[in-house]
Amino acid sequence: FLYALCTINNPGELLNFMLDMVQRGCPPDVLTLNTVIHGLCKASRVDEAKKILDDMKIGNVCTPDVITFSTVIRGLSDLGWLDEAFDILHEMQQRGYSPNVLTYNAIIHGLCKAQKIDKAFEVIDEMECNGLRPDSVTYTAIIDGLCETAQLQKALSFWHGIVKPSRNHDDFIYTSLLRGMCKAGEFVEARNILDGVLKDGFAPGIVTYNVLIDGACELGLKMEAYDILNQMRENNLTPD
RNA sequence: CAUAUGGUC
Repeated sequence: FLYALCTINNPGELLNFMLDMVQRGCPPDVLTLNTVIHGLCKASRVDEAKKILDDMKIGNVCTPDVITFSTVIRGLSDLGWLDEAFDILHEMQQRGYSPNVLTYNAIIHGLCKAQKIDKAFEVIDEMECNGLRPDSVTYTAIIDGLCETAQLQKALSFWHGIVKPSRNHDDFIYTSLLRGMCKAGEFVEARNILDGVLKDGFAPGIVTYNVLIDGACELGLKMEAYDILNQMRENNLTPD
């Protein structure tokens, strides 16, 4: 049943199905509602998602949990409605819910996409005050935001200063960084970073190589592109 | 391994 809800990425059907349940005297549980809310958010129908959340808060149905709030925050962030996202964040805190890393990451991601990097750093401070450590998802959002706002130097120092020492880096982070460097025309430097990552024993995935090949092509570095392709094969990756 | 967050296309 839940699988069905996930697969139907059709908000209308989703809502109908849920109403159907209610009418048959099957009150949806929090998991069900979270799934529905997620579906609504994905379809950018955050208003309706918020309505369900309101119902839950009033106590008409079951009680929302951290995931419920996080999901709505994500939906709002993705639409760039950051003020509203913060409203929900504060509200959940007032109600005694503790946002977790995923909650914060959702809002940080939204801030970075909106190029409000300073604000994003403030949120990181807040989460650290609450005893939460930023994880690799947090870092990816930040690096991505810095690159998109042409603050490559900051991205690099963030990488060297914070991310690498935290030993919390993965494919996503350095791929984001490498993409920013390619876009800035720093292909050679990007390769240096990649080599460093390889030396540290990390195995970049296909997307990492795709980004570099794309970067090389954009910069007219045909030989470099082939070179990367060969390196990919050496690492037992099949180009997609 | 029942629901929420990040990278290329």
